[in-house]
Amino acid sequence: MSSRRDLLLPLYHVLFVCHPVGICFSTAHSPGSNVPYSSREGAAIRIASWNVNSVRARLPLVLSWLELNQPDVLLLQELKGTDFPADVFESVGYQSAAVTQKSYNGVAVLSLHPIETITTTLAGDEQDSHARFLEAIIKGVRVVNIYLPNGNPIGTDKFTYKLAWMARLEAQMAGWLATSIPTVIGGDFNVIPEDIDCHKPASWLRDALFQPETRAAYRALLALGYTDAFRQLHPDETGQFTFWDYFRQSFEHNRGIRIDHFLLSPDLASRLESCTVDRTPRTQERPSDHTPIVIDLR
DNA sequence: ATGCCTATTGTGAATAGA
Repeated sequence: MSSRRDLLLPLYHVLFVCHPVGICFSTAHSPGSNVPYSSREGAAIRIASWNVNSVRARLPLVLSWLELNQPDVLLLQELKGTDFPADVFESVGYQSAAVTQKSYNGVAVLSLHPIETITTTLAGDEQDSHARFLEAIIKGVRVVNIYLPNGNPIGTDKFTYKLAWMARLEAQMAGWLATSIPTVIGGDFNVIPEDIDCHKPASWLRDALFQPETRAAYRALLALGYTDAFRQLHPDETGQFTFWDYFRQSFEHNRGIRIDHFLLSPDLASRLESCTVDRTPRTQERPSDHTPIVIDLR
């Protein structure tokens, strides 16, 4: 059987130019070219999230991962540049929306299905120009992609910004629960929720991702009524990380942290079938320091 | 291990990441 990857290789260098500080939309010409697995018919939907640490540097890995896993929706974080290769994703059946900025941040949503509505800013701070938020409606589900601020080092305005961003997110998430639209928030939360979500808690004690305020703010999101998809299905499992430092052979020793999450509104939590971390891309050449997390909803 | 790598910008070395 012929490989679609062979067709794609010549396209790797092609980049779609977006507005410098803007938003980029595209519609796939042939949305049926990637046919979802027959086991995922009807209302079933597979959503994945992956901090790629530069979409340009990771394009080959993302394309091969898409071909193998065929998610209905893929959320990308840390695009790291104004150019977004929408045409390349279009050529493999994914329409997209991206919010980008120079050098840093950047989030995008790829979808096999129509992306119905879009919001690109998190309410609560008109001065905030970071490209960290993207809200879409896909197949009747509100799909929110976030790249939550890192916040290091603690004791600086970066940490203040992180906590303020989390408070704004909490307000937004409370509002979504008051609507009739099932909602999933996925992405790089930059939060280590509990001790079991890192290899060695002691080594993260002074880190913004593990501060008591950070963890309390994350628990406040759950207290609204949202469910951490991974923990719902794997309440006591250790060693399931989504990020490993590039240095000190962190991945080889599985010294990582679980910071990429999916939070589900109650109506989606009851539809959750699986939530897995796919470590394969982290084993490949020139990987991101994060690896994808995938949920299947009935 | 307070940056051991990686990436962007831009063509040096600084900044950011987590």
